[in-house]
Amino acid sequence: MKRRILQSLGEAEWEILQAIWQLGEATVSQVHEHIRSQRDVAYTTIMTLMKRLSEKGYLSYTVRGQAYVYHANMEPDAFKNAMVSEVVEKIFNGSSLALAQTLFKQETFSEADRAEIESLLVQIRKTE
Amino acid sequence: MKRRILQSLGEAEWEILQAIWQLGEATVSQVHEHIRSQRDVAYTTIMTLMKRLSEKGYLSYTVRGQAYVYHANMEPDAFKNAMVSEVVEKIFNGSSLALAQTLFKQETFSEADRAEIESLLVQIRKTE
DNA sequence: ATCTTAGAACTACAAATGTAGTAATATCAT
DNA sequence: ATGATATTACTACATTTGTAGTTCTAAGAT
Repeated sequence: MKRRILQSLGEAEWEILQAIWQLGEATVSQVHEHIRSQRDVAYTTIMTLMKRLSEKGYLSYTVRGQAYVYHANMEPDAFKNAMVSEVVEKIFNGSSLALAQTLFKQETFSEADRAEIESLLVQIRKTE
Repeated sequence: MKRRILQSLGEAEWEILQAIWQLGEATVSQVHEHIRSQRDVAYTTIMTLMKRLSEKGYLSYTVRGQAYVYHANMEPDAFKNAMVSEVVEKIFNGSSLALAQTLFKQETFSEADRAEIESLLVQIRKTE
């Protein structure tokens, strides 16, 4: 059973990855502070999770003084692309059209959003 | 830590749910056969997973003769909607436009797909 | 030089998930 | 009725994830 991104990161791990993207780079302390503004969690919990994330290859760190400064190995966009691809594969049987249909039928879009999407479609047509 | 659909189902559990949607309704045997055409897995493994899925409320069963006939409690579409909503929330910070943008920049669409999406956009405009 | 302290390392444990063996039970054939 | 067969029930165990306590170590303070 090959695991992929969608399931290789738990909720709490994902929370940390997002925090680091927001902070640019961060120590355990900083991530702890950041997340504690949302919910209560122990310092060592964050430390364990960050260690695991670096073992899994999602984070790297450089030593600064006594502390480790962590940074993400993947840009948010690359990550989101991978996520979307996986959702298309896993949930929509490889059909990106099916995802688009579900998205448009369900989610609400403002007039501005709609215009934005149309212009994207036009661009796509041009590049093809 | 509240778990949602995206993570409340493991890969193997999801595999079974899909099998049951495809088969309409199915016994453990049938699901086992179906999945074994893809990969090797023990009968009892499938049974355990199906039992767990019914405990979690994703499946129900009716007794037919000696065997249980399982059926899904949720339609595929409802499930996909929930998934997409979660991806929008969790990955794209609630912005369905952001997901649409990622989708269009990354995935390839045929001319027919593009036309399909445009007609959807037109429909959306009308209903708003 | 010693004390304090910040931070990492190590250890622990419960729940969820993937996997599957063994025991119990019920049905069917003879 | 009895044995074979099908199917569920029960049990087990490794891995992953979320959570956090305890120990070790090194840097800074006095």
